[in-house]
Amino acid sequence: MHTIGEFSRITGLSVKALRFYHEKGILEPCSVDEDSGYRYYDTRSVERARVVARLRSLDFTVQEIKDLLAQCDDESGALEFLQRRKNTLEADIRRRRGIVRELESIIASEEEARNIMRESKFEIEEKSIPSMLMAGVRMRGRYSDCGKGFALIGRKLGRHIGGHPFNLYYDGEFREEDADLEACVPMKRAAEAEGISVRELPAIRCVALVHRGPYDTVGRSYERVLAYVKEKGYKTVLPSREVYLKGPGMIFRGNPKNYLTEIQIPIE
Amino acid sequence: MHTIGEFSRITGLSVKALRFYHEKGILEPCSVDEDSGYRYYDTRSVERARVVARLRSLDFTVQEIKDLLAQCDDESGALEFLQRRKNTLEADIRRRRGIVRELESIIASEEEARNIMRESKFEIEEKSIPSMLMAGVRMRGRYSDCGKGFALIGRKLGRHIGGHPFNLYYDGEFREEDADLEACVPMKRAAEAEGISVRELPAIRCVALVHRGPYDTVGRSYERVLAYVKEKGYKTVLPSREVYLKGPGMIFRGNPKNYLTEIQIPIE
DNA sequence: TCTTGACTCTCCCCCTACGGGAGGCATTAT
DNA sequence: ATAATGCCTCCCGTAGGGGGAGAGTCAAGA
Repeated sequence: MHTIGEFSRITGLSVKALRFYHEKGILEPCSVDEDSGYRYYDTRSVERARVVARLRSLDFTVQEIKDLLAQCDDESGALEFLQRRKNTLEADIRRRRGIVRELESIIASEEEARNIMRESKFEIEEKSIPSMLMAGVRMRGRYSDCGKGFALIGRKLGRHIGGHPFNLYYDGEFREEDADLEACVPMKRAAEAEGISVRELPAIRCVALVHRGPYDTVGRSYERVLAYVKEKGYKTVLPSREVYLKGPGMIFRGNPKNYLTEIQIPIE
Repeated sequence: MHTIGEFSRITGLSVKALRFYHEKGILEPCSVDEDSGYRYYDTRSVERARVVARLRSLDFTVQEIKDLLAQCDDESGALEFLQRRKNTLEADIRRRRGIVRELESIIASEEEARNIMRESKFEIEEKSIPSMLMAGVRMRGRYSDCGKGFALIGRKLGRHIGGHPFNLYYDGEFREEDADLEACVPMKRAAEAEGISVRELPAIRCVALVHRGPYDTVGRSYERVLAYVKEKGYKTVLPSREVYLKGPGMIFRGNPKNYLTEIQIPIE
């Protein structure tokens, strides 16, 4: 016969936990003094306490332990309980892994934006863009409508996205109202979805400039790029591209002053 | 200005949750009617609500969200919060994966025991045991002392165990008191630890019998095996082996009537 | 026998992130 | 005027105990 304190030291379970297990009926003392209310534990209870502690360490709930102990007295009978516990744990792990992946992608994109900020000189440059696999939703309307296209791609092909979203502009000049544009996203793998064109976008040579600030000031950067193109005497090719290196984040809308948009005007 | 119900429908957060977030100070209505206590939400609050919902879906606690919103207004500032969250999630996943692995090993060993029960005919057979890598603790004493040896191996090399524990008996005859025995466990990989001998155990040809029941009745099965050996005129070789196919489980002690022990008497 | 110190008892509040419900006003539609 | 919603606050519940208050108990020393 041990008092609760002794039994606690023997089993490694806290006194509070022992009282709690008594209340829940999964680990009863062998006798309780009627006058004092003192709990007394038998040495034989140590075995059961070990089992309870073990099951708790395997993350069984107290209710599960109760059910399990009521029905089983060896592992063979508890097999399906163990299996169920394993399944719920695995579901839990999958959920958390999904969150971790989201966090990783947020962190990675943020760090990439920092790199761009540090490395980009925000000056006009000529460069080559390799061909890439992309998914696009072509539409007519105003610039702000492209969000719907990105949303559609995200919903249908979100798993395969592999890069910054961008727009293709098929109009020769800027149109506020009835622009012919395509909301696009680079893809890691080919996939199909209704209303979305998945295809290889050809490589180009282009004049590019990273614009920093809100979208409605992007016109100024276009002027600079077009002036450069004219000065150099290049001939431009459609469609032109606008890559959203950093826009509203996945959590915060962020400060538009820090948005980064790369204008790419293809040349022959 | 929206009432709480409208705002709930807009944001997808429950009315209860909105009141809770108000109380916790992470999402305050833009005005509260002094008389009626009605909360009124601005359209601008939708953005903040979206952020809160997003952070909750990433499993941030309300307190973390509060700290995060107090310090950051874009993802760049929140990077270390995200990183911390990711780290705790990963620790969580590791813990659960450890539990899943434990459960898997319990389930696997239990299913294996079932297979043995189903397939073994509990008759004497002659068979070959291939060589195996093992860890052993040699000792003198009584049979029941071998538990200490298994415990030591489990503590030091638990990760590398790959099979049923067994004993090697170096005495020609049965000794209750001062037996020369070695508590052994098959190993998946070589490893070292003080007081443990890790080595390759040679292959043998042996006469074997699976004994079912508590250890203290194992003598009867020995009699049968030795009678068989004598009848066949085999010459035995030391050490003999006793493999604990099923003993006290990792959770329950189990019913000794179902314990399975294989006696292996090596022959020349 | 008395005291003292170490234990133990029950009871209550605390934690998360809300959900459920009771009882009581406010607003709006008929 | 009345009924139907909608909203308010307040209270209780969750899982597994931790922390502590106030009171009773046990064993040993003086």
